[in-house]
Amino acid sequence: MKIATWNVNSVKARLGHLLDWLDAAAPDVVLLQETKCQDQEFPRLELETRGWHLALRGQKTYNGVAVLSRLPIVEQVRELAGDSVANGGGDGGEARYLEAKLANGVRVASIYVPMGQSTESDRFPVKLAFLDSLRRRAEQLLEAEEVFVLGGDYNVAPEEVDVFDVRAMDGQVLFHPEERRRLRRLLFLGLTDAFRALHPEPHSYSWWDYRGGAWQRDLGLRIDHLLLSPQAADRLIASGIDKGPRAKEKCSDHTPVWCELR
DNA sequence: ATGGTCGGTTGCCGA
Repeated sequence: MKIATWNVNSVKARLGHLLDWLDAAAPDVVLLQETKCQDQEFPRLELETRGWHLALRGQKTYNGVAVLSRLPIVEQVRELAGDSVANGGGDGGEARYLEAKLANGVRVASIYVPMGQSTESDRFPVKLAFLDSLRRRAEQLLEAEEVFVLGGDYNVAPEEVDVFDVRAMDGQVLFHPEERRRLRRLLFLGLTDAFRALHPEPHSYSWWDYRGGAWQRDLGLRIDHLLLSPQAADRLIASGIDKGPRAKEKCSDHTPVWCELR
């Protein structure tokens, strides 16, 4: 079972690239972030006619997460419990969290962690709180001893090897010690970073800024992650970052990260 | 040298 995460930066602007990549990579589950459209605007028909089951948690203009699955989706959790930003009551909060349980019992979540703007911004503590809420949800899920995958755009590069320039990124948002600490606390519950577990090599990125020729100069960060429960990690047989979509015209600034579970 | 480049029912804001 191949599970991927991809921040597409607008599903409508990226529909062609998405459909091409689904054909080429043949994943079983895709976790999308920054779909940037309300559920009624989502290109449902194009995907459903190709055999995808959908779970959607969109909003107008900003954020938006989705799960595409080859298997039917039997259960959804549309909010991150206890989080001030992702849980606005009903669908009033920011669309940043969506869990789906698949017909084979595998649970996945598509997660879009607040970027945080800058470490001095009011949005930075919101980011830290979201990561804390995520940890509490992971603690709950771990009790059930299920196969689950918490995938998405975490907007945090975990280690020095995950950034293009440690000195340039020192203390900056996406690599600040406080957010890295929050991500580490999540991992130390017993989750496995699917890419890093199988790829010790440094400087493998999942995001490159549109600006300043960052892609051409390979000035990237690894901020998109698939975190596996112990029961999922036991089944991990492959993982990777597919840089192909980032090289195209009119591309997202993120590229897909995937893993394969036996 | 706080620049630069995307997308959104846009004319700035968030990334």
